[in-house]
Amino acid sequence: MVDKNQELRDKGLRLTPQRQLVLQAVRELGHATPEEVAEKVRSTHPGINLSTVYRNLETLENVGLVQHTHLGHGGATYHAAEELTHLHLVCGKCGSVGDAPIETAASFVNTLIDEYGFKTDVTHFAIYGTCENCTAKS
Amino acid sequence: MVDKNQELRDKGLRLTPQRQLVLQAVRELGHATPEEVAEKVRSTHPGINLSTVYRNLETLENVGLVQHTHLGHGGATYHAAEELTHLHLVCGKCGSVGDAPIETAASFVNTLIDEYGFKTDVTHFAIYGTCENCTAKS
DNA sequence: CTTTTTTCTGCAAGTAGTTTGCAACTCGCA
DNA sequence: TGCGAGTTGCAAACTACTTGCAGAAAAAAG
Ligand SMILES: [Mn+2]
Ligand SMILES: [Mn+2]
Ligand SMILES: [Zn+2]
Ligand SMILES: [Zn+2]
Repeated sequence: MVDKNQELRDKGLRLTPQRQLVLQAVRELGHATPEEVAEKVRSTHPGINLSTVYRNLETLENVGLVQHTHLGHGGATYHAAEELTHLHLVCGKCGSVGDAPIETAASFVNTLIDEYGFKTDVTHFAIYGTCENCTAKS
Repeated sequence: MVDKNQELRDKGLRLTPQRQLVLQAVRELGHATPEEVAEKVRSTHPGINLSTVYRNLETLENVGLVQHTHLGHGGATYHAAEELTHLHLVCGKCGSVGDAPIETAASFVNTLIDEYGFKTDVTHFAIYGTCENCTAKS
């Protein structure tokens, strides 16, 4: 546990219970909205304020421990940084979120670098479309 | 101008001045947020309400005359449907929005269909990353 | 035309998600 | 142990968008 404390301290952050809980919640939840993170944290520590969750998500993102992604029209969802190794395939019809390895986009990403000098982060926005199921139904 | 009227009537919509103005504004503006559309419309017709703009954008989208795209963390932006022929390359550092032809993504899109049965709409969300300029500066 | 039906508009209020100011607190360090 | 900067809770503010409703105005019917 000294190690785990170090992880945050090494980034120049104070080790508050709230901060540790937010980070832990993000790691356990996979994709989670700030609201969901708050709910998770509160299941064991009821007093924690939603604005504290927002502020910590931002802080943790600034030091690179978490990252946000946009899966839909609404708010962002948060991931532990280590975990961001897949694309999100969001179906506009049914709302399902599928995964695909980032390598799927590798040559597309390379083309954008070569032709536009543009370095894509394919995980930041979802890949939007229609899933197999919904295509079949229509 | 009878033609232009038909365009909306053919879709089963009433021809109100507000609706025509919203459509015209979207066509003239390229990417525009609902707020920007409202501003444009009001420059010639001050009384028009923001909720009327929202409702008309939705209606026009339902009949396929306009479409929305997510360029950033905030709200959606609207395009005339005919015009949606390019990807948006959004730079997270400077906020610039570059364009690239949709064909750039063609083989990526095909891979997703083949391997996941997922039909991508590459224009719905922006392609997020870092532009050439910002990469150079850092 | 005029009447009737139906859709649409403006307005005001409401909601969802997120941010901010501030006083009190507490973590890390001397 | 005590200090100061960083952090928290709380309330209020804010942004983007939606909704209910009553009156206005298109289009359809007569
Ligand atoms: Mn959308
Ligand atoms: Mn973002
Ligand atoms: Zn689906
Ligand atoms: Zn840039």
